[in-house]
Amino acid sequence: MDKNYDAAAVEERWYARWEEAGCFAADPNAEGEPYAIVIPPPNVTGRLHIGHALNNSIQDILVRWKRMQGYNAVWIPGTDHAGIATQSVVERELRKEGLDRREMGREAFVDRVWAWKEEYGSTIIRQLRKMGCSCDWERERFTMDEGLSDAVKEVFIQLYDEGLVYQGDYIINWSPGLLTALSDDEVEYEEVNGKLYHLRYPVEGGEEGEYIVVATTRPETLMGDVAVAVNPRDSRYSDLKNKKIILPVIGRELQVIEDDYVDPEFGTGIVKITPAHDPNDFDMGRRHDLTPINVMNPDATMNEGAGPYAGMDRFEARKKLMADLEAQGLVEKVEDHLHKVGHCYRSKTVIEPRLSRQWFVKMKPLAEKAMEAVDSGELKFVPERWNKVYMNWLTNIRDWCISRQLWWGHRIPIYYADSTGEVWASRETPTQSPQGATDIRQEEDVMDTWFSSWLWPFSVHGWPEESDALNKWYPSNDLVTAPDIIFFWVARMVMAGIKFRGEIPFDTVYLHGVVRDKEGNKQSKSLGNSIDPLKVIEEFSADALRFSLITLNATGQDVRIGPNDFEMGRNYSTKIWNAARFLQMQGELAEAQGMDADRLSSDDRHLLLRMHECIRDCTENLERYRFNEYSHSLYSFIWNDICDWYVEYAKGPIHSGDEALKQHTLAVAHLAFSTALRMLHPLMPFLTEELWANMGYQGEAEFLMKSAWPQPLSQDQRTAWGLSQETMNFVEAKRDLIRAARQLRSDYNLKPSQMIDYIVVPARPELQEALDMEKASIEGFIRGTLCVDSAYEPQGAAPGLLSKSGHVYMPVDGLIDVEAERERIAKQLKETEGHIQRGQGRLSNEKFISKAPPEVVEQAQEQQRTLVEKADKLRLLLKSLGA
RNA sequence: GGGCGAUUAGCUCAGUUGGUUAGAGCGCAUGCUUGACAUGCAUGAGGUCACAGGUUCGAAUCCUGUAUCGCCCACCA
Repeated sequence: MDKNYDAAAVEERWYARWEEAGCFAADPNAEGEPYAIVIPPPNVTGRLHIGHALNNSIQDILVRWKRMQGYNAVWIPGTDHAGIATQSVVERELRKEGLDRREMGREAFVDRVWAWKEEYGSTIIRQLRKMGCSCDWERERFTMDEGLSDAVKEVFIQLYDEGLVYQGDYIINWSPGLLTALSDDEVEYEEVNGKLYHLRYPVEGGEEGEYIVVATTRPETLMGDVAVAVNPRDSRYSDLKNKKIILPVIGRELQVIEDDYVDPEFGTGIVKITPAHDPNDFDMGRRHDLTPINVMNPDATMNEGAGPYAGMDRFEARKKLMADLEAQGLVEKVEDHLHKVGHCYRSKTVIEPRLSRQWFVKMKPLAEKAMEAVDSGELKFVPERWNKVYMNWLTNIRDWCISRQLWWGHRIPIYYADSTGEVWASRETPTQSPQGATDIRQEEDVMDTWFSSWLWPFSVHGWPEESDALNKWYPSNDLVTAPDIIFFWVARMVMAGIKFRGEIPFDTVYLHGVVRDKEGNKQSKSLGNSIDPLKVIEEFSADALRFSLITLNATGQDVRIGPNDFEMGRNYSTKIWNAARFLQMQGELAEAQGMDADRLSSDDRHLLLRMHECIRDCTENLERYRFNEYSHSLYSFIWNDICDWYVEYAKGPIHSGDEALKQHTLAVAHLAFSTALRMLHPLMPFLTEELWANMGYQGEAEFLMKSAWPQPLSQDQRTAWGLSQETMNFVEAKRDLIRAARQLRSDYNLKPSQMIDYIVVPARPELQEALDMEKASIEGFIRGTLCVDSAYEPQGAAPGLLSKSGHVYMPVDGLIDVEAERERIAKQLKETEGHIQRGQGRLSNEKFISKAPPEVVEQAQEQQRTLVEKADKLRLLLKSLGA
């Protein structure tokens, strides 16, 4: 094995081998319980960012782990056609060439987008491979594939036939930047410092110069006013309804309506009603039978309805109008006003509520069953708190505006025959209408991108066709995503799954946090603070990227990460690589005789028991979606138990000259190490697979990724090997002795070459023999000899430390600073006395004795005895130092 | 206006159902080119667990309130 680990070469090589050997490909007819994950399909325009890296690391851990556990596991990859995003990208490209999609025509433009998709659309998919993602690429899907398009069509038509899809004139969120309608969820509200304009509307039929004052944040909609409204209980305006209000500029007569919606406390208590440009006004308009007047064009310039302002941009019109009103003395005042303004999530332009004809899905009937799924516990969120968010959204769900005025997307399968006035839905492109008309045209609008994504868990398997894959892997098991798409995607998938397959699409939704920078800002391209996962892979490795992301990210919490955090993963890889080199340098695995149960030393037993615990912890933590804890338990098992202690211990037996002992020890080491590699594989697939091959573990399984996930040791096995808590305690005590000896050396600045004759006075008589027997292994750690002597009384300069094994003395005349030593021990004594006092308080408390569980009391008593003993020894020691 | 999350070592964060002397990584200090590893080893310093009450034999952990930061939802013109 090379001295250095060449991650880049190893990662590329193994990914190719896995793919060639078909390791990722799943067969629905193969053995094993099904386990499936569908990827949250990234936008086809997307490039891998750090959030994807986290999201996909988690999915890959789950699917690799389940595969090793013997499940028939599949991870279905794919991309989303991302209507708005993709169309924008291609339009931008066209602009650079001086082209415009309107001039090209729809068909040519869509062809162009397809061409773009073929060329650039797989960027993110390539990047997922770099990360080591074990997706079944043969099953890769795209939301505009033929099959998925059929699913979309099928669903639309079914819903249309059931009356759950309808067309209507409503106020929708209009993006003037994209010239399309958006769903409510695609609007981002931002707090902005705006103005509240108080405008005077003349009153006719009253006194000369009489006016009312209305408050508005959007004066440019004034030309669309058709009424003013007051609260019926507002006594100030009870006689207003008999008067006529004159709309400034236009001179239109406005009626006065009364509506409970109006808040008398806000502004002047009078609201201008503009049904075509405000959702609340639209509702009121319907209640009072008012005809809306639209004063804007789709691009948010004013139309002819806006009179003198026609043709102006909405904000320019606002300025001009205010100046004109000011000149006419119609402005009461203008106040600063902090309020939320909706922005388009893609183009960032200010959303214009706009009255238009759109297609909607009735959501209430779908939502009810989706709520039941959580109520019954069938569907679980991790962390659980997201239940509430999900339920809250479904409870207040509104109809879903699914039509988009775009060209890139699933065109709505609705046809019109103008001569007969027919409107119908059709799976096939019709040549004539049901009544025989031939002047037919298809609806121009396409569907919201999410209208294909909500079918993803079953459309990927070819639905509406039945298939083995669909039957095997629907429903899937875990969905891994970020909380920001609970509404867009998760909830809608649940609804679609229940509606069209009769089963929820997954049983657990794991929601991970957002990746932020060290200052806590969300990482984003626009902030320029984003870490490029590919650069991390280049500089550190894919394994390091995965390790650091997972280890630093607590379940469901946001994670702050800086560029240096990936060193942790790199260092870990190096450490493991070197541990492997050490083992390999001791000879080929074939030479190892296998472990001999009769030869197990206390260190062997300790390691095996720690291995057992680690298997148990890793499995449990993965089951509970505690990926960071899974990583931490392995990290300390490998670094502390295997490297720091066992490998150091093993050097004794290895160099003892006893070949059988050496082989036995190596066998124990290999067992622990190979088990660790298995458990680490889902997190760091490349390094572990490389070592699996280098170490010659392939006899068990050609690919580590296809080997079995380890099982905790059975009780029988543990008994047979003598793995008990007593062994653990003894080894801990022994190591504490070693730590004490090392600390003494360190405190007195001894050179490594300085050999010392340590003396230990055993804490308990039975330790005398046990420690004596382990002298050799202890001496391997402490650079000196050890004498176990319960009769020893320190004389002269013999600093000592108390360990769990007993008092460790390091007699060194003339080498130490007695005063400093005295101080140190006095400090220790004081601490100990403090603990004793606290323990005393507890133990002398009647209620503690009577109410606390017996084992806790016993534990406290035991601890107290130890502390008292420790204090006594410290006093003795102090005395020996001449205090 | 509602809801949620966070507040623990200099920094980034763990801490399962309350139970020994609250942990990790990074950083810091000291000493080590020891035959796997300086991307390392050893040792150490560093915390009244945001604040105030409460429940309990016992609270970082449970309850109430307060403060600060962040996120989500909601039609206040």
